[in-house]
Amino acid sequence: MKPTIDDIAKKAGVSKATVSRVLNDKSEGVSEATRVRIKALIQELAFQPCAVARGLATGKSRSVGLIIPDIANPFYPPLVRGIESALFKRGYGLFLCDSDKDVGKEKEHIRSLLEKRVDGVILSSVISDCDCQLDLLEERGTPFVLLDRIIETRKGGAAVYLDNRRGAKIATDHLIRRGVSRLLFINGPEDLALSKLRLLGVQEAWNEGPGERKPIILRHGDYTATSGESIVVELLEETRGKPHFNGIFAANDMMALGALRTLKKWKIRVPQDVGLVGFDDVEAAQYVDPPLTTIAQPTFEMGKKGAELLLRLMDGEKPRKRIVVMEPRLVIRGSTGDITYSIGG
Amino acid sequence: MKPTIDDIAKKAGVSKATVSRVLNDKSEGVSEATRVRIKALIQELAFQPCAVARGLATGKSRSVGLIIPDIANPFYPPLVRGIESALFKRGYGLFLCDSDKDVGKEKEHIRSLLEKRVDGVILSSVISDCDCQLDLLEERGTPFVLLDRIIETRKGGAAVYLDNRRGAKIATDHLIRRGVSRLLFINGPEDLALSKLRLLGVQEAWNEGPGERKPIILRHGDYTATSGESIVVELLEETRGKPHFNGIFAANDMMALGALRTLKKWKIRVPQDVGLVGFDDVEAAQYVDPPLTTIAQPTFEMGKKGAELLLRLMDGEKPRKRIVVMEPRLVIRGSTGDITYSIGG
DNA sequence: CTGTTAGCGCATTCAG
DNA sequence: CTGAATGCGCTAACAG
Repeated sequence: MKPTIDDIAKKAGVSKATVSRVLNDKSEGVSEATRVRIKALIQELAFQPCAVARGLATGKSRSVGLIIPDIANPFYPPLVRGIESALFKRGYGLFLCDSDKDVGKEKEHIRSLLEKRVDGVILSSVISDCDCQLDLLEERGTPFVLLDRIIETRKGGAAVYLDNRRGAKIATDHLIRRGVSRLLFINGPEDLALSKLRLLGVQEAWNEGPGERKPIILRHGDYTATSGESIVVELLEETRGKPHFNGIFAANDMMALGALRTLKKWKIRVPQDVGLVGFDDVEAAQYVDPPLTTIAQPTFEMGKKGAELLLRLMDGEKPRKRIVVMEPRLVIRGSTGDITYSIGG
Repeated sequence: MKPTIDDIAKKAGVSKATVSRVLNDKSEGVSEATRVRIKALIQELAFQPCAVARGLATGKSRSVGLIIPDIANPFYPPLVRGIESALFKRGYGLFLCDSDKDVGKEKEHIRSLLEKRVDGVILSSVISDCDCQLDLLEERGTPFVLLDRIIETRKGGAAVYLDNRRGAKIATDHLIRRGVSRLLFINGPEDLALSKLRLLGVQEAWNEGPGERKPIILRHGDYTATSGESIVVELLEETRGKPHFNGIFAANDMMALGALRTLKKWKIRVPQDVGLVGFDDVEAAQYVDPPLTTIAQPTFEMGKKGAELLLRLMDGEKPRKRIVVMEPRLVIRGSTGDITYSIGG
């Protein structure tokens, strides 16, 4: 077996308390001479303090849990990266939990993380009103940060999310500027708080912008390319292939890509016949034809900020800004082309 | 604070040894009556055994570490998902470590995981001869599985990887069948064992196939789209925009997408002028224009198999099959079209 | 500056 | 079938 703190203490001819002191870099309480001697011994024997024993003694595990709905969704990897890098810098480990978009699994994961005595949790919940999950965390007194989720009912909750309403508004404004007068808005699941905010943004732009426009055609997808496809197919079939819209805004890129694929299949030109805007700016967006105009989220930054906020909370700080709102950015590409549609056409 | 095993024991009027027994489902040693009583109490008080204390007592942390070069690389998410799901089923936690393609960080991560006393490690190393990292693990006696990496020098190492040679051969065979006579092979970094195997596969196909072919043009990229771009740009500039190749095989999809983008920019038609095959089958591959023909890897399965192999090792088994080789699959899409090129053209 | 003494919360002997 | 005792490896008072 590997050496323990006792081995070091014996070899150095001191008590383990002293070794513990140099291990934890306690500035006072150890003479320079013994400190050096002990450090050398630690080096020599390649001694690694057991984090488990440490955790039991201190009540801190120096690890945090992250729960996300689906790591295979291209939105999350940069987020995870941001989190991991911030945590790693501070010496924290990251437990990754994939809830598979299943509230039940999500709860199980929280339970399991609590058992593991993580010092904090970052949660990107599947549903918006994740109250019962949060209750578990609060009972334990485990700090947590909500990521990419609006915190509605909680009083003092911490969260990092994008200004989704503004993102939706920017996207819609852009389409309006391009002359889109009949908009298909493919929103996310209806019950998500996020979806409601985006709808507000779309409506705001649509009602306030200059010019004349038909009522918005609103549909709900589930963030998969397939759902984007089937929504557009259904609409096109209803009108025998002649689209009753000349602009589409999809709540994420995957649905936009699905829509794009369908449009091409039906020989509807993008952007000439229909302008298309997505949301997220996933990697694929720049490689499709035409490249997809989209609303970029600073995902890496969001992850980083979320982790930093959590670190603060775990340090016992009471940061005044417990809600961090990130700004969306419009990335204009070919799918809204240089074309301006005839207004009211 | 949360209840401990002592609280349960006292309330139940038994010793904590008994509680421990029902906690661990020891079949013998507890009467059905007390067992039921204790279980009820556990439920009632929402008692969760502390995994940290458990770990210290048993020497097992019920967690494993995963080290990958870059979670933002679309190749990894499905892999991680496969790993996580297999581990979760067995009640293991997963520490995610992103080495950022940096050998130094990779070693740090291993050290840190060892401190955390993980029961096992899954490593997708940045470099091929990761001997010193593995030494650390072997010293500790921590089981590990190499993922997507060939294990060359180790005697009894465990690993899961794709038959890369075969994948490269299949891709090249396909291009040959399409009539490609002058091949540009954009390989990965030259020093990777993986790259060597792929080169072997390409050469095998190229030399053994029917018909006549020019020597392979070999270049090395770093798996980024940008590197794919610049390699093709350089080649095209050399020959004033007239490509001296009519087929490209890239060692991953990102480089293939970079190549595709460049070809389009130079008005070279895919697949009519140049056929293009990638590797990995990332999500974007099916959405680009033309959709990318590519070699699919069963990444989710690889992750799953890797985790299962590790679980076996951690259980103390000595599985005879410590090397799992997965089969590549050719996915034919538009980038190698229905076109057959004129041979020797 | 340093050693001694207690736990942290649980599993695991060994007696009873 | 059950309880008391011991230790996992380390930190944290408290003495000296």
